[in-house]
Amino acid sequence: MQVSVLPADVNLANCPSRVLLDHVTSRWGVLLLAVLLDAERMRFSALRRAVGGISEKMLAQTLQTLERDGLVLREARPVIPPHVDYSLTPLGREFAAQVWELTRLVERRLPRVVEARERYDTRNAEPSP
Amino acid sequence: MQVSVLPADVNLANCPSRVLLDHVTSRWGVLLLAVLLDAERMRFSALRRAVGGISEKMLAQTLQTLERDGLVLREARPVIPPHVDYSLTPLGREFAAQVWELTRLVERRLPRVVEARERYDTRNAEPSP
DNA sequence: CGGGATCCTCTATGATACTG
DNA sequence: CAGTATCATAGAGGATCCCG
Repeated sequence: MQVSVLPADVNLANCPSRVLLDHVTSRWGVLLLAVLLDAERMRFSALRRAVGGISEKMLAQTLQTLERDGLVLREARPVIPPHVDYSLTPLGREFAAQVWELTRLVERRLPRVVEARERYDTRNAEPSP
Repeated sequence: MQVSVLPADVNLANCPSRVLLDHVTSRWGVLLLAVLLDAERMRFSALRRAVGGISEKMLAQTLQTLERDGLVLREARPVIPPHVDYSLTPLGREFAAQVWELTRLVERRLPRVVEARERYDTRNAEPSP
């Protein structure tokens, strides 16, 4: 997550907006936002089960990134064993909703994309030897 | 227990929807869709200049991925030197528009995110030794 | 239970050179 | 001009162990 200040890197790919976009569209960011949008609040291990396949490291790391960006609220209750709740901030809900719209479009159009891929693969198939 | 709103195959990070989502939100995919949404049609080298900082390899690779998904139309005119035009398909325009909406939200809320980061970093600053 | 610290693997991306 | 092929590398992500 490096923010370059080099003049040579003045391109669209490394601007601050792009970094934030990467956070909310990252492999696990998308899924965490979706789960939290639906669930209001959830504990660490519940999130892990809900997302499925995410490692503890990536869950902690992604949650920290989203918390730092102000999209996720972390509430730790000082009890033993620890109890930590995660939820979306109002700002986070805005992003989650927008990402969710994109996700829905993806699902809605997936059949057409699959067809397109089949046509592409057929057209570009290796000529029979 | 499954989260109700989420279709079953969205819970996995490697489901087909997720692959398509990765394509349209990839580092260069977002930028190419944005540029093509604005330009209608563009040549390979024009795209390279418009995006800025992308290597030939990644440009070719990303364009091929989007073409295979049916989002980008590639038209090669058999002349010398080669002349190839890229444009969005109607399907591609749907995705580009949706991704663009997300990009606009990111830019609109970036100041708040930056503030949130500063608050986070201040709060979590190392205590003076 | 909710992480941190380490180590390690693999993938995305870049640099460079070549070609029809 | 519009790519392809090859090699190299940073960093994302996973596995494992540990701790309050």
